[in-house]
Amino acid sequence: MKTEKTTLMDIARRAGLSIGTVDRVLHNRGEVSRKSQEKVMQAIRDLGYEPNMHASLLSSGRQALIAVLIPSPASGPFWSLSEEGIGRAAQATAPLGVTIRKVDYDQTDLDDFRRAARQVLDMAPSGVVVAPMFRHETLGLVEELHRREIPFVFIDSKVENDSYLAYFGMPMYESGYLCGDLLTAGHAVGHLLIVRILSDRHGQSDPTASRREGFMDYLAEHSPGCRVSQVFIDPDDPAQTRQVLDDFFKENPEVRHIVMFNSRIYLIVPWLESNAGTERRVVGFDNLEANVEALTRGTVDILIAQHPDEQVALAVQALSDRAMLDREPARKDNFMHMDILTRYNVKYY
Amino acid sequence: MKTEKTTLMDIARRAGLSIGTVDRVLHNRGEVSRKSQEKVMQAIRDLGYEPNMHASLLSSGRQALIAVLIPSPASGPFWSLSEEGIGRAAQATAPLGVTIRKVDYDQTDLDDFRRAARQVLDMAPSGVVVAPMFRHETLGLVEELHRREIPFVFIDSKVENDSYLAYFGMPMYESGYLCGDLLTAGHAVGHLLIVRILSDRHGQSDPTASRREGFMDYLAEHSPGCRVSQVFIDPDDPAQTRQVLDDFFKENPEVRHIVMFNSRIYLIVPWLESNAGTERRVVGFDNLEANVEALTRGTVDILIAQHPDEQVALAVQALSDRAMLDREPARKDNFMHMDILTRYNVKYY
DNA sequence: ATGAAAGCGCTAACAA
DNA sequence: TTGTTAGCGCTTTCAT
Repeated sequence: MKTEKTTLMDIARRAGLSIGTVDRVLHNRGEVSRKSQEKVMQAIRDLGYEPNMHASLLSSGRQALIAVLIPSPASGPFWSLSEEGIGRAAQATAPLGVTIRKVDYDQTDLDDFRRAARQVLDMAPSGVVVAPMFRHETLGLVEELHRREIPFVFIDSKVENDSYLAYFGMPMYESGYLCGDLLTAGHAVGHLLIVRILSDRHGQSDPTASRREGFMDYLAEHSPGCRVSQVFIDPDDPAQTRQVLDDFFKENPEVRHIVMFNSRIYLIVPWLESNAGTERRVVGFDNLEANVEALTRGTVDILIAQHPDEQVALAVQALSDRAMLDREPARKDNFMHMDILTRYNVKYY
Repeated sequence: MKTEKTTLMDIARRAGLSIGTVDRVLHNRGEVSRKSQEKVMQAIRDLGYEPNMHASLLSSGRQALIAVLIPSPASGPFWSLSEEGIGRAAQATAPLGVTIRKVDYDQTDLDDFRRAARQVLDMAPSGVVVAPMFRHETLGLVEELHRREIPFVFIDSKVENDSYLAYFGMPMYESGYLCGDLLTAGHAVGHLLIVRILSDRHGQSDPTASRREGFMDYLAEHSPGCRVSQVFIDPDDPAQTRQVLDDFFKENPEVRHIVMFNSRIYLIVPWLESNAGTERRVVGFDNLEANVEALTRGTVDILIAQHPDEQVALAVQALSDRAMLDREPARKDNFMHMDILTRYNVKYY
């Protein structure tokens, strides 16, 4: 239909005004009479104007700085998976004029999070990606961001605050429900074991709580008589882990189904492998390298994973679109799909 | 480090030349003396020049036309899934100055493919996405594209020609192997049924052949004694389908495991639902709407899927990057991951 | 072989 | 309230 792109000039001519005025109404920064406003709007409608982003960006020299606030890879292997996503996002948005700066914190250290949050605020970014670990402090941060009109995006999980631009993460309750189905393979199970880590018991916020809930609900509905045992292991003490599992299975040798709701199923892999010979079904979460290795060897049967790298990438993209092109994300809450990994499809993940 | 972006002007000054010359060496289009060439290269290295894509694109007015050659949604529901991907890709690349034109063909009609291929060539695109159905004709097309130096990307499957820019698709053999594991759930199975469609038998090229091979190999390794039956149904004749299945299950009431290797598992869903009451395990491929509905109702247990929309989107992106930014794709062969869908995770797919 | 200069479409500062 | 104009960094044509 339209052969040549219509420009500001075309609109100005048709409206009988200058491009200055046209620009003013396009960015509605006032100083325009009601009448001119109308005329311009009409012309725009008539000609089907589409702004040229290259001209706009070149002229304005707009730049954006996006801060990514996530736990450091050192404080747990899960977050190292996001590194790649940050890299990809950086590459994709850099030519547009977007700089990405990662600020990480020790996910077990509240003070360190405070420091990181302050650092983020100090750099006055045009957008922030947050992976919340500490509920209260995160709330404080995002309220401040809201006050400063800096848009922010949650990944992985979110806190109770509605001013976020978008959220990308796994639906936790549902992932637990799915996990129930995969662990039992749809059959009734008499007795199963949930392995948890010690800090869960020490009152720290437990991000997997609603996942566990989904799991229990699945059991209640599909395997009502099932007995559920729990043991607590210390992630920093392999000997304790071994002992706890030894004790449990001496008492309950009939248990064949084992599950963990955090990303650390690899912690029990040494025990499983030195006590092989029993047919077991083991399900865990997240594609950490150690988990994937256990999956490949057949020690773990299924991993339920998401793409942490995709999450950051999408989050950054959303902020970049907002900052550079004034585009709002299509959806606020983006539940990423849950991927089921077995030894046979993990290779291409 | 670098505070202000360095521009052509900076380079020109440092090299003691004009920006005209600098531009000439940047795009190595000759007409530059050896000596100037060196000086410019040196200056570029010294200053760490990064071209400004906005200025470049604005000035050159570069446009790209990308043709997407895929089977029409009408000739089978699978391809309607890609529509959305085309839409997304269009939206993402349009602001860059990229136009996407879909050219579809009846996947059962060789002449129609020929027509479509000619149409694509006639529009002299800057890049082509091809989903090959007819091996020989596709080869002809891509050889011509190669001759005309038009880059092309394969999706879904590829033909024997090495000049493609990239490929995005599912690893077929592996998907069959995975399917074996999911159907048997790791247990030995005595007798199972493969449902195929009639045209498979009529010598048409069968894109699922290597998937079937992967499946059979899984069985050979993990369930060696298993008896495998096949029936052939006519996709256009529900009565025939019903009859064939009735006959088979009258003869073999003990069969509990059913699989189809193409995307049409929905064809046998009516029969399954009117013959419910038996505990069965049913596995199929691809997230067609009808398949997903059957999955949700529990008639089908598992679907192995890919994201056809993602495939086109990535393919278009690769061509757009190439045409507009002279960027080569990171990898030539991109095997997409195989997604395992159950009723519990399909909702977020 | 090299330089000069006119845009590309838009933004923003300044004049009127 | 409106119009004019000088760039933004690069491409491309035309002189030299």
